[in-house]
Amino acid sequence: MPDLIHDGDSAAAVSSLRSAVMLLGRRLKHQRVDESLSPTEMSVLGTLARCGSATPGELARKEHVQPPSMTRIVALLEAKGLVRLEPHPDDRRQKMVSRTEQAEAMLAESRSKRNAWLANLAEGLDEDEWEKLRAAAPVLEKLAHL
Amino acid sequence: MPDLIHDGDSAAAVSSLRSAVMLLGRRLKHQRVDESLSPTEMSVLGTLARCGSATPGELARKEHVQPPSMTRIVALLEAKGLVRLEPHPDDRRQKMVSRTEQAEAMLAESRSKRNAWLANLAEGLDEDEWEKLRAAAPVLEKLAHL
DNA sequence: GTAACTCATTAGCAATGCTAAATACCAGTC
DNA sequence: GACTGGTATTTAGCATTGCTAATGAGTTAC
Repeated sequence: MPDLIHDGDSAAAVSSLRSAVMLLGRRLKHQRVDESLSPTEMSVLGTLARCGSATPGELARKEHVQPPSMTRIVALLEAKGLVRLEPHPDDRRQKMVSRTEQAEAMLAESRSKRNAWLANLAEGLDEDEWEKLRAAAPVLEKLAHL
Repeated sequence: MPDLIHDGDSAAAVSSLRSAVMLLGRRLKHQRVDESLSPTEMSVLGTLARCGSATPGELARKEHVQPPSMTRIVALLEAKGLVRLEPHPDDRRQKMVSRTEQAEAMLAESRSKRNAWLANLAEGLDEDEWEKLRAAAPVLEKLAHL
C-alpha cells in the first residue's frame, strides 16, 4: 500500500472520491423506489437480505447508526409488514429481526428501478469509463464496510 | 455503452455501487473537520472554491438542493464569516456569494484531515484494489455531476 | 404600463439522526 | 440466593437539515 496521505495522486483520488461519494449519495437518496421507505430503511432490508436475520444492536453497528435510531427504524419496518420480530433464543434482552416475504418482493421490484436510474445516469459515460467503474464497484463496497 | 440494465454483471455493479456509495457517504458525514460545519455547508464551500462565486440559485442547482435550503446554508456560512455576499452587478434580485480567506484556510486545513481518514480506511485495501479505486475516482466524480 | 416570470426569502413542517435516562435482563461474586 | 456491574433495547426529548407553499422584490415581454 502506498502512502496515501503524502502521495499526490492518491491524495487527489481520495479527495475526489469523497466529494463524488457524498454528492452521488445525496442524489441517490432522492431515487426512492418506494416513497414511503427511507434510504436507511432500505439499507436495513438489504442487510437483512444478506445476513438472514440479526438483532437490532447488530443492525445498528452494521448500518453505523446508534441503537435508538435502529429501534425506530425496525419499529417502522414492522408496522409496514416488512420485518418480523422474534424472541432471541438464548438472551431475552435481545430480539431477532428478519425480513418478510413482502420485503423480499419489494426488494426485487425496487432493485430494477434503482438500477434503471443509476444505469441511465451511467449512459453519460463512455465504454472505458464504465469499465473502470465496474472494476472498482466491489472495492468501493469493501471500503465502505471496513 | 453496453445495455446496463439487462447485462447481469453491470446490474450487479450498479447495485453494488449504490449500496457502497450510500454507506460510505453516511460514514463520511461523521468525519467533519469542523464540527460546526455540516456536510452540505462544506460542499458549498468546495463548489465556491471551484467556481469562484455564484448566486444562491446556482449553488442550489449544483448541490441538488432546493433554493430555500440554500438560503439558510448561505446565511449560516455568512454568520460564520466563511462567505461574503455582494449585490449582483446586473440583476438586483440576485446576490453573488463568494468565499472568504477564512474559508480558504479552513478548506485547506480540513482537506488533509479528511484525506487522512479516508486514506486510513483505504489502508485495508491491497495495492491492486487501490489502483482500481484510483482509476475510478474521476469517473465517479463525473457520474455524480451528470 | 402591466402581466407574467424569476430569484431569494420567510414560515412552517417532516424526516431522521442523536444523547441521556429508563427498563429488562444476564453474569459473576459474596 | 442476593448484590453488583455490564449489556440490549427502548423511551423521551432535541438538533439538524431537508422540503413545500406563500411572499416580496425585480426583471422582461408585450
